[in-house]
Amino acid sequence: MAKVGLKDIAAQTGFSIATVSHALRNPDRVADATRKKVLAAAEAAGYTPNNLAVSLRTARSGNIVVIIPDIADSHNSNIIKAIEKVARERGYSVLLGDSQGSEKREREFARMARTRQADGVILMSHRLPFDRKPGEPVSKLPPIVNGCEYTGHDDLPQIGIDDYQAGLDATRHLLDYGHRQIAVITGDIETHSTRERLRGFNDAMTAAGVTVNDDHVIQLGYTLEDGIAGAQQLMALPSRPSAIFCFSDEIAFGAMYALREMGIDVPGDVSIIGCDNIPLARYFSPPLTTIAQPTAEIGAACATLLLDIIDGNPPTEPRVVVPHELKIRESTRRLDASAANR
Amino acid sequence: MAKVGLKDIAAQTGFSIATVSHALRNPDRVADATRKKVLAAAEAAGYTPNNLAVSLRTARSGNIVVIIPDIADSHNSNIIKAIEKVARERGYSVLLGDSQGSEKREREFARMARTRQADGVILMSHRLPFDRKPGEPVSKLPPIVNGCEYTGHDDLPQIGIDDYQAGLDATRHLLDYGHRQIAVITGDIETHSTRERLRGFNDAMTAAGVTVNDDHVIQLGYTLEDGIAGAQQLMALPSRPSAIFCFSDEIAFGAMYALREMGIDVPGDVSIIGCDNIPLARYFSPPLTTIAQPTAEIGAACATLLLDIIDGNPPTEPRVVVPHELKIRESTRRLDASAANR
DNA sequence: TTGAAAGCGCTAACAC
DNA sequence: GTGTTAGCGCTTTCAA
Repeated sequence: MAKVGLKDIAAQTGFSIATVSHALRNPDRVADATRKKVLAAAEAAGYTPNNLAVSLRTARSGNIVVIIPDIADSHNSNIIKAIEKVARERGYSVLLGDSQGSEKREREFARMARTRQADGVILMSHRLPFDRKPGEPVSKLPPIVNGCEYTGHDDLPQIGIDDYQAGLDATRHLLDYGHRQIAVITGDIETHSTRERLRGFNDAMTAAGVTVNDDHVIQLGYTLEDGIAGAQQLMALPSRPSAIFCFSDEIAFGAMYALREMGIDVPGDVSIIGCDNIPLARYFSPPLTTIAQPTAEIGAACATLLLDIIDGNPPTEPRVVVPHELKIRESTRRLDASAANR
Repeated sequence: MAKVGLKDIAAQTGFSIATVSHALRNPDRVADATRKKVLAAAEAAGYTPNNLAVSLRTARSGNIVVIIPDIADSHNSNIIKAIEKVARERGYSVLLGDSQGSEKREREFARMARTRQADGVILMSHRLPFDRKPGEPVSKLPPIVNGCEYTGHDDLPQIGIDDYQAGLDATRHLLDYGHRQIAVITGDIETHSTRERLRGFNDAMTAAGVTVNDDHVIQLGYTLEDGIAGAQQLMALPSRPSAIFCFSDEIAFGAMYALREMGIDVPGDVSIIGCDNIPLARYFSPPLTTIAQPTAEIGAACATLLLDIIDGNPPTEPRVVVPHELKIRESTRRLDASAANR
């Protein structure tokens, strides 16, 4: 790996560094013969530009960071995949920042945007990873797009489903099926999406004239383990729910596992609905009824928006709402008229 | 984001750029009072170094690329998580390269090491992502470590389980349980790991005096969909297997799904064993018997090795074998003496 | 059409 | 202990 630079191939061809640079970047600005000679020499010498130098000079790194709470969650990794695709098409690389929910790490990653290692950040978390002075305009911030979550900054571009409506839809499905004792296992209650879904849940229940049992609202995290814990807690209650709305598919998987371990049948005894529609949801046993989030669309929109901002084309409308969809599968069951306690 | 540089804070404090730089990096080389003044000014001005410039100057980017065939596979994402952790501890960031199996993209990502955007690469694929001249020593190559797979270059540092032994162990478990009609659904047969596991399978069968039915060796990919296709193919056979060794847990999940759809019970009618032990394996229904790979250890070893190489400490022994472990759960069943056709 | 020269922001000899 | 200086490898006016 003898590092060959512009200088070397300039020496070899007898042209100046400037001309070589032009031949490589602005082919039209040099004579045909020159370009050919330069290209041939560069090829032969195995020249690759030092992108660091290019970036320093052009003040563009060609990287974007995506800050994500957990890359091992397949909902997230599918979004990343979509981001990666769009970024690549537009000549950018993605720097992965798995924050594991730590604000400290989120901030560390966000710093890359300030230190010019990245041109912008896609934030899949609910808090801004740097301080924003009151009244500071978005344009002063590093290019940033907020995916799936909401930071409380209305002027930041934000992409996601309508979580309130999703909460409403999931709950209505359960209500439709005759359930009245409905529990929820929420995700991190600090997040806007969780709160919105919960609000949707409550509103749907109220609208149906059903009072929510306080014990039936379990606030934990988004993981499978949380689902296990939540389900155990719920089943230990004197008034067991007949249906559980889980705020992620992972939670739902955990709940179904726990229920199975306890000898409780899904959906025979308890119906389960998830949220996300991760790829495995339809292949689980039983196949999981869930609210589908269009991950490909979300990822693509995040990347497109961010790259547009970087290119100096901020969106006119900061908020992009992508459609969710109720996928009815086999983990929810219509209650018999006899069993329904209306 | 007025970009404040060393220059600015030098102007503010009245010191030279060099002194400011020293105060920030080599605190010992400047007077106490100076350092304090500089630090305060830097803090106040919100100074962040331009890492591009630092990298250009120091010829170290602080990034490593990890080239991975599919980030949405949780086996892989768990490895990434571990890599990320170690990298971060040692002051590196990880650039994610999801190649989706495309050699072209693998090469594009590997180029980052040449263009100095990254200091090294962790390769989770089975082919070298750049050309290596015959006889070219490893030291001439960009720092690279090969995880889980094998490129055919013996001198490249390589981390992974003993795939042959894993194939042997999985098959023996099935044999132990009285199965004789054992099928396999392999991963990508181009990969060394797949071939080794298959070799282990064949050897175990031969050693047990069982001849492998050619129709029982299905060569597909590592995905869940491949598992579905494989199981369908197998069950359409006149001589159905009583057990299937799937080369990934995803394949196993697919196979179990397909079997369930066909009304075939696992493990009642057919036993299934997977490979990887992804987090969901134990929570699936039925919980999946599988060969566990220590992803945390693999990821950590990959990162540690690579970073050591970058730091100029190449390993003495290129190959690191991490232990795998058979996890017996409920997807495999001991055949009754009556049912066993020995 | 080509080249000289001025930096991008920073580090690291080396001199003061 | 602090400042001067010379670049890292490249792009980009501007002049020839």
